Amino acid sequence: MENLETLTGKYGEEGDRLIFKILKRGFTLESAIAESVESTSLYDDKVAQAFGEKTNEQRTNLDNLKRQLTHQIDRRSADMGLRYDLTVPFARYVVQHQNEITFPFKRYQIQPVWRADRPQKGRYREFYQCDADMIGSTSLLNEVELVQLFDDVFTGLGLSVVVKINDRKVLSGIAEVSGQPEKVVDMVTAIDKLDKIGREKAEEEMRAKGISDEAITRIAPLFALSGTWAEQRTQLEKWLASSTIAQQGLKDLAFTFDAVGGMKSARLEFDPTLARGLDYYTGAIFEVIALEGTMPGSICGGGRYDDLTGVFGLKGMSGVGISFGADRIYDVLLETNKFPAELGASTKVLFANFGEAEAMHCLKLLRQVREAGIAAELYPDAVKMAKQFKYADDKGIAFVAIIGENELKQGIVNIKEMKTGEQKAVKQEDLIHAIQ
RNA sequence: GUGGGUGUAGUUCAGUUGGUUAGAGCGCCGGAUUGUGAUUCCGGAGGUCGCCGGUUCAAGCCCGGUCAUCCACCCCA
Repeated sequence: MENLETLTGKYGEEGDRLIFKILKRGFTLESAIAESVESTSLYDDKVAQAFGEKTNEQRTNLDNLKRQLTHQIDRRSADMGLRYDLTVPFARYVVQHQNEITFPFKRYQIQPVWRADRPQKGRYREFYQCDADMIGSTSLLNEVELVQLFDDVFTGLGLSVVVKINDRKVLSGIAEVSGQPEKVVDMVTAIDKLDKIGREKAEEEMRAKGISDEAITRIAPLFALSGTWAEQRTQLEKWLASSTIAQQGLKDLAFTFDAVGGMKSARLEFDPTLARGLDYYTGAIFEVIALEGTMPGSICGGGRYDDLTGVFGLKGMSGVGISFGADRIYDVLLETNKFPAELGASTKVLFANFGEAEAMHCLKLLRQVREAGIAAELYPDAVKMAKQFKYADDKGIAFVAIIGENELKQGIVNIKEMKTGEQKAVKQEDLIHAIQ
C-alpha cells in the first residue's frame, strides 16, 4: 500500500484511473455516503422515491446517484492506494533512504501489483512483477546490461522473444519537428497503435486530439521508415536534423545497439512506434514480446526515468529499470509447454515395495541413495505393482528400483527407466551409478 | 469506464418447440487368475443444472434480479 499521492500523476491519465483506492482508516462506507450526500445535494425527492418502487426512470436516477457517490467517496475519502507498479514506490523509497543508500544503487524486487481494471486474457487485477533497476547513474552501460539481462533470462527459459527498443527523446524530436511539441503524448499514443489500427485511423485519432493536419503531414516520414536499425537511423538523422534532442536520442540508441552486440537468443529491434504510456519515462524505453504462444501484450517493459525521484524531493537522480510480468511469462511457458517435466518431479527414483523383508532391505539402499544427493522414496505400502508404477508415472519419477524376492537373493536390483520402458539388472552397489 | 458472450459431473462440453429416472468424451476409482505405468477391454462412482425470485399443471430450457467468469474497446505486465 502507498499513499495515494505517491501514485497519482505518474502513469498517465489512463493509468491514474486504474489505481485501486482505499478508504481512509476509520472511515465507514456509511459515513462516507452521508458526508457525500450532504455536501452534494444529490439526494433530492426524485432519487428518494427511487429507493422504493422502481420505474425505469427511477432506476436511472438511482444508478446516477450511486455513480456520483462512488466518485465522491473516491475523491474525498480515499488516501491510500494499492501499488500500480514497483518503480514509483522504489523511487519514493530511494528518496526516503537517500542517506543510507550507496549510489549508484541497484535492486531487484518481486512483488504483486494491482490494476483496477476489467480482467481479461493475460490481464489480471493482481499480478507479480519482477523489477530490476539501477539508479544514480546516467551511463548507457546500464541500458546495455538490462538488455543483456532480458537475453539471459529468456535464453534460460528457452523462450524466443524480441526486445523492442526506442527512445523518448526521438519521440520528443518528432513532436518538435511537427510544430506541436506539447502534443507529444497524444501523438505518441496514436503512433503506438499504428501497426494495430493502420495509418488512416491513427491520423484520425490525432486529429481528434487536436493535432493539426499540418503537423500530421510533417510526421509522415515516420510511416515511411523501413529497414534495419542502421538504415532507419540514417533516415531519422536526416529528417530530424533540426532537433538536438532527437539527435541525442539516436546517438544513445546507437551506443546501446553497438555495446549490446550479439545476443544469445533474443533479438533486439528498434521500433520507432514504441511509445509506452507511463509518463515518467524520458530516455530509452523497452518492451519484450513473446514470439511463441498467443499472449497478446508485452511480457516485459521498462525504460529510463530521468527525474522520477524529483517529485519526491530528490533532483538529478536518473534511473533505468525493467519489469518482468511474471504471470504473463508463466502463461506463455505453460501454453508453449516450456516447463520441463522433471521440474514437477520431486523424486528421481522410487523403490517398489514387495513386502516387509524387501522393504527393510530397500530402506538401507534408500539411505545410501539419499546420501549420494539423489531424491528417492520407498513406496509405503506393499500394494500391487501396477499401482506403484502408476504412482511413479503420475509423479514423473524417472526410475523405479525393483527388489523382490529374486533380486534380494541374487543381490541385484532391477531398474526400470519410466520414460523408455527399458529395464536392466545391476548389482546393488552399482545402483547409484546406474541412475545418475 | 462502454459494449457483448457464457455459467450443466473433477474437466471440456451436449441437452430438441418447457414434459417422466439430465447425457457424452477425457479424468478418477475398481477389475481383466495375485512382479510392471503411459496403450487396449469391462465395470463403477460422481451433478442443489451459479444463486434468489417470478411465469406455468410442469423450468436445465421462458422472464427479472444478482454473483462469477470470458471476450472486445481502452490501456498495459
